[in-house]
Amino acid sequence: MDDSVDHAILSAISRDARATLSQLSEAVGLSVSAVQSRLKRLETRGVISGYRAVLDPEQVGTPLSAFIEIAPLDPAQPDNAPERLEHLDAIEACHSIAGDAAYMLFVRVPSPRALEDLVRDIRLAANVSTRTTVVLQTYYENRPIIPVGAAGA
Amino acid sequence: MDDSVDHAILSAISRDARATLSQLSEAVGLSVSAVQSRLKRLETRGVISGYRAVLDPEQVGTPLSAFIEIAPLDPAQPDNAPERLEHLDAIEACHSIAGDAAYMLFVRVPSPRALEDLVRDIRLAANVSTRTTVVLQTYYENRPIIPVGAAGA
DNA sequence: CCTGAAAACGATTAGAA
DNA sequence: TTCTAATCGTTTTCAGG
Repeated sequence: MDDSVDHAILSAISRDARATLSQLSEAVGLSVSAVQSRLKRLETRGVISGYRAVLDPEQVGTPLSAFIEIAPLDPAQPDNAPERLEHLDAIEACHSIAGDAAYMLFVRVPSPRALEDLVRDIRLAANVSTRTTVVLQTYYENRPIIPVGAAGA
Repeated sequence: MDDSVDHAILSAISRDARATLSQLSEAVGLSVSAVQSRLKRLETRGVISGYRAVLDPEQVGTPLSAFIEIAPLDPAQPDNAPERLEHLDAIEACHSIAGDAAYMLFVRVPSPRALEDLVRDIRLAANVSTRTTVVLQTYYENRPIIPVGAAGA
């Protein structure tokens, strides 16, 4: 169902999502149509959930990033923080975590001032306390994934 | 030099990196060639640093993710942890941070056992202590960026 | 599930405003 | 920087193994 060829396709398209089918077909040694149907299948099954351009945060106006851990102020209230925060575009990721806090957010903002405002918005929107860790420098992120053992349906 | 059209292109291609030039041209209301030269310029300037397929971690064999904060055991030693960890494919991101620790890593692994091994590898490779926060659930990540004010050259 | 070929479509280039 | 138009390459579809 799903073998080293799919693995090779995933690896190639992880590195360059705009690769043409003919480029992929060269890379994996199969005909263009074979690659096309495999790619379509990977998309349908949700193995590939989308394609993103990676933008330079500096040039795009959000040079400052931070991790924000949040914990509910009132443990009795319904814990739907992810929903309540979804409208805040500055939040790039939201994970629930094991540890002191309940959630870990990753955010990008234009300035320290914008971070201050964002933290306030988060507190108000989700009724939580926050613990912010500012990122000083990003050495790498979004590294192309080298799938381990792509599983079938 | 760089206006709302570039902004629209970035927004569109952030959501679907495989969009064709004609799709983009429809989206922004410019001819295909105009979009093409703008896109090329955005790539050349590094505003767009690459294109990635987003894969489903579950289906790709790395269902477990975690944040790992690391701090040097010997503050006197040269602090080149990012280099010393770069070969570990499980590490998806590496940031230096302000706070208790020196660096924040984000990692993806197949299993708790693999996480155990990875943490050991990190300690050995970088001579650091670690503090691991396991991710229980990911509500969202890799959200398409809505650039704030794409800056020119 | 694969290949290969024809037709449709998209990308690229050149020339002009 | 933009457009149009011709050329070239890619994607899609389908017949066949």
